[in-house]
Amino acid sequence: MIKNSDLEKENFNVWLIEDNLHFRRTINGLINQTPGMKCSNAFETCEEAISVLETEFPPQVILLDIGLPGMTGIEGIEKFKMLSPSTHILILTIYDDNEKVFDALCAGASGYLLKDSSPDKIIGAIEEVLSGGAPMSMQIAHKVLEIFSNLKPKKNDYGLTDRESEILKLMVSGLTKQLIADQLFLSFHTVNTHLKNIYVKLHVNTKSGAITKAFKENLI
Amino acid sequence: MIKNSDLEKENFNVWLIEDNLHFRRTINGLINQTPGMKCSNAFETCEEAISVLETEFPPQVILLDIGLPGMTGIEGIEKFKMLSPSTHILILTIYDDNEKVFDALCAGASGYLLKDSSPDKIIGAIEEVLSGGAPMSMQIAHKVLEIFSNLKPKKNDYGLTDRESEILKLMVSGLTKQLIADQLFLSFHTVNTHLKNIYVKLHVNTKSGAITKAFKENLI
DNA sequence: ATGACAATCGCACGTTCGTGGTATATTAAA
DNA sequence: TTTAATATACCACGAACGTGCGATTGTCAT
Repeated sequence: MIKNSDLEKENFNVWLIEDNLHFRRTINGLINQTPGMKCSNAFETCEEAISVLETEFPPQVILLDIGLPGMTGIEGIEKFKMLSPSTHILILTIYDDNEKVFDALCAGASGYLLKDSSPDKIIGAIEEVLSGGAPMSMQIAHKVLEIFSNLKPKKNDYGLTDRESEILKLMVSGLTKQLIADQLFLSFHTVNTHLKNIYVKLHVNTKSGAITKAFKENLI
Repeated sequence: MIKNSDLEKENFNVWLIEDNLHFRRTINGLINQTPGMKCSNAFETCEEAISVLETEFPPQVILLDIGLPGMTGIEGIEKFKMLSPSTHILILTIYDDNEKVFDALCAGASGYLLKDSSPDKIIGAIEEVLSGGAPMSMQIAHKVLEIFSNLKPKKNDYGLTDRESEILKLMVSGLTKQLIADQLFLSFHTVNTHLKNIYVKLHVNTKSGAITKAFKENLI
């Protein structure tokens, strides 16, 4: 292996995965024009990149599109992260919908840029990611916070009493009516009554339904 | 009300809540030196700001510290967002632990800066937030993505088959064994057998247990 | 071709659950 | 003081569940 020769030292290596030929060439050129950076590989699909990853050293950064033929970028992130956890993956795509953003970041992307970003921004983002940051386009950062604020849903209030909430928790934790009764030093019948009331308030009619609702609406 | 007089037009109004006198004066001066911005109020506590909010127009932006006497900044965010949903809240604090960041962003903050940010960064962040962005210090953005990638826990693999996962989903959605059978055009007995196998694989022995596990471990 | 696995189907028995009632004591609000 | 809400307790019956035993079929890799 004479891969990392003198010529390459201090050069950060970037791979590019992008199915659009024109865009691929543009970015490729952009990176190679930047001192200290090198785009050693540019692929059309994740599959190609993965096969090369078996024989070559992984790059510091992968610039990754999402809308790709075959394996999507999202799926790709997971593969790359498994094969080379230290490689930073920077999404560069046109998609700005919540789901794609959410999935990409959950999968382990280190940044998310939209394709309308200026060349400066793109190079700046690569540098930022290399120094431990998490570059995002303005709209994406905004979406991320939006996702966050929806994450903690305003506890839907079904008017459960304290006792009922307490029993719901124990129910979620997997206890039977009898065991809940034992735990709270109550009669089985009392727990039974509480459960009936909980079901009415949550509009369900099974333990399972109550548990599902408890999780979906953060009642736990 | 002659509040928004000619003098103020095109001036964005910023409030500052910060208990450290020195820092408060510094930031106050910084904002007022910036053309197009005005820091009309600087408070030591959220409580003071809230009381003033009852008589004055809310600002476009509130620069908010977290470590405050009395009501914490996190609690403050919720109050402010209730009283004036359109006001952007920009956290400016020394705290960079996951919990504070998570809570602040969940509560509806529009950005999160650390106090070691340069004056330029702070002013730039205010501008960014006003134009719909979500400014974050580099470390914070990184933490945010970190939180994201922990959000979707690596699907613990209990070796459920496709059929079993499918049935688990229906179970979570609240169906009884018989209804699951109907849905999938299977015999009741088949579903029963699948459930038995699911229970073994998930190490549970009730529907409720399976559902709880499905939620907690993201098997859905 | 043998074995491992997945998916399908069957029965029986005991346990737990869901639901229809009823009832009492305490507390807080009207 | 009456009313409403909460927490407590009891019973009975049918429905649903959990589990122990089977079984047949197809697929796929060794």
